[in-house]
Amino acid sequence: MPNRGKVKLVERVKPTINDIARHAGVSLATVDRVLNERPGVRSVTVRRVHEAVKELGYIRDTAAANLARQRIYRFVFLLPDTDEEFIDEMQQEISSQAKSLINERTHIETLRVSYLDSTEIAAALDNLPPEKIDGVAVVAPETPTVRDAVARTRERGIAVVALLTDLPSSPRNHFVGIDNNAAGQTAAKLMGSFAAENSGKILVLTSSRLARDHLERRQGFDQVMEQQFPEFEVLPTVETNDYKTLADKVLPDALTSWPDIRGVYSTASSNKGLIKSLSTETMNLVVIAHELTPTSRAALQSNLFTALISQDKGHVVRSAVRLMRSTVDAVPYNVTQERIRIEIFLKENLPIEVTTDQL
Amino acid sequence: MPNRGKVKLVERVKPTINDIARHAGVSLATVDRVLNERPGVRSVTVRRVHEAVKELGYIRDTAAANLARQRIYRFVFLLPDTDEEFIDEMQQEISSQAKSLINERTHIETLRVSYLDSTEIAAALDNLPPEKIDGVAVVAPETPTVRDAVARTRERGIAVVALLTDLPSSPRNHFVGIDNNAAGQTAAKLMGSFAAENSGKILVLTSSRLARDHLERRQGFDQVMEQQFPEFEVLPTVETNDYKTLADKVLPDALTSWPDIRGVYSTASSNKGLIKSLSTETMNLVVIAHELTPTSRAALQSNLFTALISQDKGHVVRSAVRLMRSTVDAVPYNVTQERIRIEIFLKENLPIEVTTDQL
DNA sequence: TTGAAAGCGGTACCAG
DNA sequence: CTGGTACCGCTTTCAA
Repeated sequence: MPNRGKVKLVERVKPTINDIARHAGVSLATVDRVLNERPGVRSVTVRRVHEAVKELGYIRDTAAANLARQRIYRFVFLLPDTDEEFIDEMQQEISSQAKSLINERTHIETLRVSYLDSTEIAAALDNLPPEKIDGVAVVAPETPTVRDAVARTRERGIAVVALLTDLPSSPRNHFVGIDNNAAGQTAAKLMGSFAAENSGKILVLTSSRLARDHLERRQGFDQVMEQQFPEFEVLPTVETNDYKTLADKVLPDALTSWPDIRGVYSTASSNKGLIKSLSTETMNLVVIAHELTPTSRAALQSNLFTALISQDKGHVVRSAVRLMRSTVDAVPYNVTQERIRIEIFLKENLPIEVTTDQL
Repeated sequence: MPNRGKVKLVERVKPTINDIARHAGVSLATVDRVLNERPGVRSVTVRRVHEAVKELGYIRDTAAANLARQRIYRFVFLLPDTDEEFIDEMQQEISSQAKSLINERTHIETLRVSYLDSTEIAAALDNLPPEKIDGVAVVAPETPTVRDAVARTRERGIAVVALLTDLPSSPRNHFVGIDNNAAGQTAAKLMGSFAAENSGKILVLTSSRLARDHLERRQGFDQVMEQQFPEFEVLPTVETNDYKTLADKVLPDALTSWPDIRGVYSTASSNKGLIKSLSTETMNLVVIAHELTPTSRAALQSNLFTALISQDKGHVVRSAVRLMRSTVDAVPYNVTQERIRIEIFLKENLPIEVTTDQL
C-alpha cells in the first residue's frame, strides 16, 4: 500500500518541448516534427528526441496544441423528427453541450429528418458539404438505402457514427448507444422478478417494428423471459404510435381479453401514450419503459411505472463527439470506454431533477 | 421543430478578446481587466467592454486562459487504508486520471490513512502544507476530531470535500458520493421485489457501524422495507470485517437459527468475505451488495449476488476534482450536476469489463 | 486608468 | 534534413 501515512508531495514540473529540444540538442521545430511523426527527420535525430521524451517524461499539452493548431471540428447530429420527448431532450442536450464544446474547438449542431424515410435520411446525408462538415452522428433504421448513403458519406471524407440504434451492416461502423439486447434482457429480469404472481401474460408495446433497437430489445426480453421466467407468456408485440388508440383501445382490450396480464414492457422511447392509458387500476401491473425524461420520471414517482431502462443523454452526446473526433484524426479510441451504460431507475434511485442552469 | 430538413451550417467564428478590444476601442489589457473583474477601470469603459462582449457573443477560451495563467492545482485524495477492493480501485482510478489531469494543469495524488482513527486522519489533514496543496478530498467518519481538523484545514486555505461518506456537520461542507439513504431504499425495493416469498427474514451485514454511510444505508433500507414490505422482518445489523467469522459462523448460524431467511443485504463495500460464505445452497437468497468491482462482478455473473448498488468511481473522482477547483477559484458549481448516481447492476446490465488501456 | 509587449506550450511556414 | 520565427487566445508585468 503506497503513500501510507506521511505526506510526500512531488513538485515535478511538467517538461515542455523546449526542455526536450534542449535535452536532445535540436530545435523546437524538429521536436515538433518527431512528436507529430512528420517526415523529413533523420532516424538518429528521431531517436534522440524520443530518448529525451522518455527521460524527461514529457506529456504533450493538448490544450496548447489545439490552440496553436486552430483545428476546428464541425459535427452534425441527424435526429428523427418524430414527436418523441427523448429525442427532443437529446437535441436540447446537444445544444447545451454545443456551448461548452466551442471551447474545445468543436462545433455541433442538430438536424432533424423523417426517421422512417430512408430516402430522406439518405438525402440529408448526401447533402452534407464535406468542406464544411467533418462528421455526422445519425439515428437511422438499418435499410439498404441508409447503408449506401452512409457508405457514400464516408467516402466523401465525413466520419459517420450510428447513434442510439446500431447499423452493424455498414462497414467501419461505430455505434454509440446502449446494447439494446442487453437492455431487453434487463427489462425481462426486472419484469419477472417484480411481478407479484409467477405466471400470467406480459404485454409488449412498441412504437415501430422497423427500428432495429426495438427488435433487439424485444429479442433480449424474450430470451430472458423464456429462460428465467418460463411460466409467463409474452404476447406478440403491439405497435402503436397513437396515444388515443393505446389508451382507449389497446390496453383496455388487452386487460379484458386477458385478465391475467401481469406487466407491460414498452420498448418505445416515447411514453406519453402509455402513461395516458395507465391508471390506478393498472397499479398492480409491472410497467417497464425506456428513457428517463420529465414525463417518465413523473410516472415513476407516481407509481404508474415500476422501472425505467435508460441511457445517459450527456454520455451519448459526449461519446459521439469523441468518436467522431478520433475518426477524423484517425487515432484509436477505447471501445470499452465508450460503451454506454444501461441504467436502471426505480422510484428510489431517481436522480435529483436537473435544472437547466449550467456550471 | 428547428432545422427541419435542409442543411444550414453556420460558420460563425468565435470572437476573441482582440475583437472585443477593437470593437470597444480599448486595449487587450483593459478587456482582460474587465473580463476578470480586476480593479482600476472606469465604469464607462467597463460598460463599453461589456457591450462589445454582448454584441459579438464572446465566450472565453478557458484553455488559452489556463495556458497563459500557468495556474496549477494540487489536490490530495485521503483514502482509508482498509483492505477494501473498492478503495484500492478508487486509488487506481485516481492515479489513472492523474495522467490526463496533468494536461488540465491539475495534479492529484493519493494518501492512505487509518480509516477509523480520527486522530490519524486529523494529523494527516493538519500535515498538508497549504503552500503546496490547494485542496483535499477526504473519506472520514463524522467525529468531532475530524470535524475540527476539517475546519482547521479550511482555515488554512485548503479546500476540503467529503468523499463517499458525508460530513454534514462541517460548515461549508461539500460532499461527493451517492445519497446513501436513497441507496439503502433502492436496495430494499430490490430486496422486497426480488424475494420469491413475500415474508421472512432479511439479514443485514456491515463492515463498520461507525461509518455514517453505512448507517444511512441501513436507515433507508429499513424505511422502505417497513413501508412497502412490512411482511418481512429485517434482523439487527451484524458487523464483521472478518472473512472467516462471516463464512464459518455468522451466515451458517443465521441460516440455521432462521430457516426463513430470504435475503442478505451487505452495506459494506468489501464483498470478499460475503462471497466466501455464499454457495449453491444460498442461491435462493436475494443477495444485495455494494460497489461494482471485479470480485462483485464475478459474484453477479455466477448468480451468487442478485444485484449491486454502485457508484461510478470515475465520476466520483472527476466530480471531486471539479468541486475542489471551483472552491479554490471561488466560483459556483451546479450542485445537481455533481450528484453521483445510484447505479443498479443486475447480471443482465453488467457493463463490459473495462480493460486498463486508455484512449 | 490605460496600453505595449513578453510570454504560456505548441504548430507551421519559410529559409537555408 | 533542420532551424528561426510568427502566431493561437489570453494573462500579466511594467510603463506611461
